[in-house]
Amino acid sequence: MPEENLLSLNLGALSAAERFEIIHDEIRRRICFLIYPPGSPLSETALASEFGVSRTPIRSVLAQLEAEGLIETHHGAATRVTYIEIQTLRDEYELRMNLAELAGSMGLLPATQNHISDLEDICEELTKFRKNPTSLGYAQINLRFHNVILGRVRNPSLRTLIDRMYFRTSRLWVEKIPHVDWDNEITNFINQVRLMAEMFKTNDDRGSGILQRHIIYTSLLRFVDYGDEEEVAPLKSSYRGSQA
Amino acid sequence: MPEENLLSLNLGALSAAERFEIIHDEIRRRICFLIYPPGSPLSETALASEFGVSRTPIRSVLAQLEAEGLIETHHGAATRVTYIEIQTLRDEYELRMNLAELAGSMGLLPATQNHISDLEDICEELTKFRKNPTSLGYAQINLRFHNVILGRVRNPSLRTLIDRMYFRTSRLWVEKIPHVDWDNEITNFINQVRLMAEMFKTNDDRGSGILQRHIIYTSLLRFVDYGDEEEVAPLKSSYRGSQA
DNA sequence: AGATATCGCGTTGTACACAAGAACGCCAAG
DNA sequence: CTTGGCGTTCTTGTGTACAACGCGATATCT
Repeated sequence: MPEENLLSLNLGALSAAERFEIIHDEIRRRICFLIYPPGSPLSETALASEFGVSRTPIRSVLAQLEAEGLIETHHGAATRVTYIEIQTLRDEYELRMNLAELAGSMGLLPATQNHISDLEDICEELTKFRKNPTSLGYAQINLRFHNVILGRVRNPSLRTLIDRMYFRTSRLWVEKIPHVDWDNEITNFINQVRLMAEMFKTNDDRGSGILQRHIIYTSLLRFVDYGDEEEVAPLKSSYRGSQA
Repeated sequence: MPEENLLSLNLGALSAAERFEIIHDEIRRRICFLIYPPGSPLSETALASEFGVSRTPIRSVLAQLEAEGLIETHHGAATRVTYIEIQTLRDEYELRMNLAELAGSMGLLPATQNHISDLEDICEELTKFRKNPTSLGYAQINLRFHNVILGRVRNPSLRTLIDRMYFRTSRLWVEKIPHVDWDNEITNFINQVRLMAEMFKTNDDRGSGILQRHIIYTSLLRFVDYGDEEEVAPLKSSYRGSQA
């Protein structure tokens, strides 16, 4: 259990901000990976005792997560992980797609060897992953890919926005994964990652952005194909790049 | 003093979330209008007694404002309103410009008569304002204009992002205003608002977005013309609209 | 039996006392 | 006079008890 590690780490003379970040990221991770699925209750006292702190810092973390739209608190009633309506989901995916393209258009940080080998690692892991695919494992790989992309976004504020939006929506398709054709899914993803690596090598920023836009679109399609709603109008492409 | 009103309102049986929003918006307003200029200290106990609550809800508001990038807290040292470096400022303006254009491209809510008369009100106020211009008054009118534009952004998440980014940067040019040629400034702004009203009437969403992008660019120019840094490279236009 | 009121329990929000930490002033040494 | 160390005093972070509130079970009335 990773909780024990966290507990001991927290006691180990960390600053308040570091503790906050660790607890925040851990709870966010659990929400993202559906360890806390939508609608499940979060007890402040339980989290407090688990992380070895009082309710106060936990409450501060939960307030932040509420501001990020991941949980909802009601006085007297339990704090719960948020659901999201299909319309909101489409809106947020549309925005994520446009932000991805925008990030490419505004210019990326130069691709380093680290970035490229990270992508190759992901490809390799995906290949091994094919033999024993799980929802959680796939979500973890997806997060790794997201972080690699995120690391190249030049504009700091945009980087934060893209990260926030990722966590607002990413947790939702994880529960759709059981209905997905694994072989097809993994093959597509590998191809996309390989293409992204090529674009990294050639520093094609706008191309990377447009590809990332398409990858997010692919993610959205899971809801269209297998989702609760059968009919989803294709999102119009808001921007068409026309510069060199 | 508006503080007295707030105090009595707070006691008046409001829910926790409402109190939070009132206090948050009030402190944010003071930061935005330079009542709390960058670098000035914020005392939790002072704010607590002013709003008639304990430190706990104040701390929750300040944590939110810190997440929004408006203040900085350090253990032991005073909480202070953040400064912003010129490079960060340029990055955030560039992002704001692109988000404005994006909002138009993604489609606006239909313009109502309310929107248009709001803009006409702003024009009228600007005309009267010409006789006795003040930094605070101009900042207030600018905020009103921002809110009118914001009200037409269709995508809820994008609306929130644009609002956040506005408050991150808007407070900074207010202190530059004393060096501005008022007559020229107001004339330009009136023309821009009138043109925006025309675009509202004809429901030219993309046009509105591009105009808003230009308005933000105009705001950025204040730093270039009168700012600390004499040389600022013109921001490249990331997107060029090419659709109908 | 069904519906409704009421009480108990658990939860979140608030207030306050205390701990941890940093800035400022003071004092002494060089 | 300058400078370095130190302590006071203020700040923010934490823990804890209590208040406000919602939900569910239970009992009672129709």
